[in-house]
Amino acid sequence: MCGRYSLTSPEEAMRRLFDIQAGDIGPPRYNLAPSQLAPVARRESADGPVLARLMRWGLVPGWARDESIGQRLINARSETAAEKPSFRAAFRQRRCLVPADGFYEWRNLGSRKQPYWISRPEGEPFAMAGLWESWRRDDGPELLTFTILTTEATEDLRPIHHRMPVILPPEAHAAWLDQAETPSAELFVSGRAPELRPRAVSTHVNRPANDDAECLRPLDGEAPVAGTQPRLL
DNA sequence: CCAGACGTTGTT
DNA sequence: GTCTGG
DNA sequence: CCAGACGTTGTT
DNA sequence: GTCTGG
Repeated sequence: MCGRYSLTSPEEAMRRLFDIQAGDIGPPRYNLAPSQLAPVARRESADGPVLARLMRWGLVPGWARDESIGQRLINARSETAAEKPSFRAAFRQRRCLVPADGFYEWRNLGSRKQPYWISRPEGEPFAMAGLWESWRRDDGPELLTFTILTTEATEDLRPIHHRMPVILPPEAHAAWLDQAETPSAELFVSGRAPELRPRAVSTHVNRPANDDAECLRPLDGEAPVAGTQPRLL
């Protein structure tokens, strides 16, 4: 699945990859956790520009009576999201790209859990497939939320975990964002994802308050990955 | 008809 | 064990 | 996803 | 909102 990720790439690289024309990307993040604000990229109209917007991780469906359901809707199974009451409206009308440059998975070793940071070999950013929603109670403020689609893990990652986020190669971004077309199930096949490499990291990442570069540091003394350096201020 | 759920993950 | 908060 | 709380009373 | 269960 995907319950924690990183987003530390230079802002310019992200704007280029996602064709983001405007909007807030926020600061670099090493340890993005559910319930927090994160940037997502989406079109507001069919032929409009791609805009970035900070939204809360954990989707709150339009019909929800209160926002607490979002705590549990941080992922949506790509195999069933088109039909599920919680996701189908967003699946039809509100698809988005969730920028990341790595995600975390915990390998269950019985007596302990070993976290891994999974990223591109050179640390390039990539797009996770997401859905977003706008929710409000009565005359309350608008709450924007999103969820990340999951799929079966690739063979490479299977030893760590059997699910992973749907990662869209650049040539699939437009198809996913085009709400006029029904997205093809082909998009969700993890085999289409760009090459990913898991690196064991310390349990420093376990604590959401630890939002720093230590989260990404390989345990085995491997050299830091190029391209993942924090953005210059 | 109304009431109540609506989800994922992992583990058993 | 289970829920909430991050 | 993991971490951390999980309760009441009365008093300040 | 929409579907399922009673």
